[in-house]
This record gives sequence, structure tokens and C-alpha cells, in this order.
Amino acid sequence: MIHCGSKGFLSFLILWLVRSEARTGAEIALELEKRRGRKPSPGTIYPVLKHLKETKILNIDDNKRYSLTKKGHKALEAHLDSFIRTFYDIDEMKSCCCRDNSKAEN
Amino acid sequence: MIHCGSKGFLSFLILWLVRSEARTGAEIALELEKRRGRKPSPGTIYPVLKHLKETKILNIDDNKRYSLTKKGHKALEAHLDSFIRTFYDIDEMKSCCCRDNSKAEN
DNA sequence: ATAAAGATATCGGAAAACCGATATTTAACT
DNA sequence: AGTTAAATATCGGTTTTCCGATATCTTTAT
Repeated sequence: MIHCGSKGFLSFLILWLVRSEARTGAEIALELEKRRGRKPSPGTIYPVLKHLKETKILNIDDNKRYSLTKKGHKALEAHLDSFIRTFYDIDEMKSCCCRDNSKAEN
Repeated sequence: MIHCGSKGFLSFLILWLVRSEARTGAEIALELEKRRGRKPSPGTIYPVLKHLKETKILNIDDNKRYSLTKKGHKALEAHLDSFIRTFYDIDEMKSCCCRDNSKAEN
């Protein structure tokens, strides 16, 4: 019943999305739909936003646009660090993507 | 109690890791530790491997080394596709990583 | 001011991910 | 062969993630 820690990929993506410009929940949901193919349900995204707000990682302004706090910047950085380290060979992933249907056993 | 669909990032990473060369569970766990900072517990990794084996995504040979089946190749490709689409601006992430401690509100 | 529509928020619950502890199997060494 | 150590596997249970349904708040238009 407790929704979303600060570790998940959804939180990470949200942090990344509001980094450059403040966005509303609806705008974030829309951008997520673009990237992942389908829009997260309200029951998914708003609890996450709430949690990030309560933990002072996100700021919400008068227009209900979320942006990073100072703590949020640090959190994003930490996430980026570990993300990049985990997927350090993502370039190889990219080039391998959309290719390769030749050899296969089994 | 049912462990790990084929959607999670752990499965995805495993598929990626055994793509180029067959690996044992221990080898996979070790590589995951390198990337993510800490080693997944046996109770985490083996059920995933089991599931991937049962669903014919992974092959296990006589030396207990896992490798991709034909179906596994397809699954990996699908994952790569959606992963790359979701993180299409990862280059920006990389360059932004490890920087920026100047301006911050709140 | 009221109605309709859209955005935001909350709730309960279901499914997934993960772990620690505990077997069991396998390998290595004497 | 017997002993130890490591790898593999299984089990139960906790936490996290996510969703659908519902409610509230805003905005816009009439």
C-alpha cells in the first residue's frame, strides 16, 4: 500500500523529465506514453509524484508543475550515475538493436 | 510467489549478458555485481533463470551455462527496442552525469 | 452560476520483484 | 571414498510497483 520508493525506473524517468523544464502530471504522463508506448494510469503516476514531493525531491509550483529541488538534483545525479554504470555498454545495445535474425540454435 | 516475468530489468540484463557468450548463474551474478554495485541474492537470480529456462528463452548446456534460444533472441530484441526508445536521450544523460552542483532552489 | 470536461488525488488490492534461510547438487581436494 | 566448499535450487514471506475505480479539485464554456 505504500507507493513507490525512490529507486524505481518510473521515479528516475520522472526526475529526468522535469530536469530541464517544470511539467505537470499530465504532461509527464504524456511524455511517458511517448517513450514507453502506453500511458501510466493515474493511480500509478500521482502516488509517485506525491511521494517525491513529500520527500522534498520534487517541488510543485502554483501551476502544479513539478521541478527538481536541490535534493532532487542530487537524487537524479545518483540515479544517473548508477544507471550509466549499469548500462555502460548501451552503445553496443543500440547498434545491436533492430538487427540480427540469422543464426540461432534450439 | 511467482518470480519475475520477462518484463523486468533483471531479466533484460541477463538476456543481454548471455547474448555474446554462455554464462553460468554465478558468472551472471558476478557481472551484475560489477554493474549494479551489489550481488543479487541466490533467491533472486535463480528463480529468474528458472523462469527464463521454462519459457524457452534461455538454454542451459551441460556445463550449466545459459545462452539465448531463438525465442530468447527475439525477446532480447524486443526489450532492446523498447529500452532504447524509452531512453533515447541517454547520451544527454551521460554528458549530464557527474556534473552540475550550482543553481538550486528550495 | 452551473454544467461538463479534464486534471489531480486517493484508496484497496493484485501482481511482480526481491531477499534470507534453507536444502540440494556439484566440484575440488585429500 | 570422504570431506569440505561452492554453486545451484527451492521456499515463504516482505516490500515495491502498478492498476482500476472512485472522488475531488480546476478549468472552460455556456
